[in-house]
Amino acid sequence: MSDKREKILEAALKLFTEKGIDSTSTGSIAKEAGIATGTVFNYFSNKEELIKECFINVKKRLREGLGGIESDDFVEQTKFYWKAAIEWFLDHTIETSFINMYQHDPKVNNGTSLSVITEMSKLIMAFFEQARAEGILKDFSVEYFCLLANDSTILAAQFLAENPDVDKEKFIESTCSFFLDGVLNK
Amino acid sequence: MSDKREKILEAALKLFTEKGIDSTSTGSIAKEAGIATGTVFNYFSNKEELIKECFINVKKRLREGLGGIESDDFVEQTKFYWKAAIEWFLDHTIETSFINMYQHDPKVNNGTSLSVITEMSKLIMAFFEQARAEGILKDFSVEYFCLLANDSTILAAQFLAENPDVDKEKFIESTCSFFLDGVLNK
DNA sequence: TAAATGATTGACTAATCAGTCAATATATCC
DNA sequence: GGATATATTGACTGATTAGTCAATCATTTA
Repeated sequence: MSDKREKILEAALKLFTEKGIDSTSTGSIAKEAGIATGTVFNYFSNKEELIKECFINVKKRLREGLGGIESDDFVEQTKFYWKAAIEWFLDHTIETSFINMYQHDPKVNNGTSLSVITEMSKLIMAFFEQARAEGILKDFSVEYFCLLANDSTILAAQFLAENPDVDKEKFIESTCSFFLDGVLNK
Repeated sequence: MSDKREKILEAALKLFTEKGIDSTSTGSIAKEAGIATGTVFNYFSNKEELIKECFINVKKRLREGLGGIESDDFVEQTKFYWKAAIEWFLDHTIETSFINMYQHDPKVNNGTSLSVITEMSKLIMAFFEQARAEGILKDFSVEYFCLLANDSTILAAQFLAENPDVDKEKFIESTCSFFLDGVLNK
């Protein structure tokens, strides 16, 4: 019954990344989802909310895709996260493209999106925080390290997607090493 | 006479970053520039071309802001570029925001933007290429290093803008060190 | 000064948009 | 099976859009 909500979100995600958020009409979303225009507004009170819910939905799936903590060792765990993130981005190019778009949209109310972003970031941030407390990490803003890790993995995934001849496993390992060499103490 | 073209580009840049590219009407751009709607189409054949020219204009200014080569030493020159880039991003938040928006817009024809991007990238890329040939850099994709440098400096500038209490000079130096520690051989 | 060329204007058009709502279809309950 | 409740529909509205064009204004030339 209410898989219509999912259908709408799926259709919206697809069209948003194809045509841009503003240029995607609610009518075209309804058509793509195989329902009537009005039905969209039964599930979402307006277009803005639909966009926001779409983002929240994608972020939730990303968090699930990253998995939990698998190792006590900071370096090992970072390598694990690094690989999981890049592979999720590669396997979910539409979602990744939408995340990029949404986060760079000036109309986005940061207050609404932060609650979801930080829910994920909190885990990663605590992970980095602990490493710094143990003296493993350079004495620097943990928040910046998180942002850098996030940006670098998305960049690496984009690079891999555009250069399919590159050895994926080696590339992931190398980019992770660059990051670790940069942030590890000594 | 033809400073009208500049006025239009300036008005467009401002409104694009405030409201988003698609949500900015050509009428509002004309109003902001203090001219009539029709005049916009005397200088640009359509909205798409106006957007493209806006991006080309901003990219040109960024390249000019970075300056030339000041030192033979790779580390010194990287530090110089790093600082110049971050300071340009900080001093040109609107331009930076627009670059981010434009580059993540799915409707953008990458073929058109690449000619401008690579014109700048060529210089930087040759700079990295030489360093790798000299054995200073890790043996890895120079293109990735360029992209990483670009992303990292934008990220650092965004972080500085959002955290005004941070010591700017120290922060710039540190982030550059993270990058150098990551990419330098040994 | 008068004619010619070019720049500027803004009302206008045809198309598209988000969101509404009365009518219709489907599901639930007794 | 009949009655009530809920979900879905799509034609419709008022607002907005990119782009046009005949008329006006400014500048240059002869």
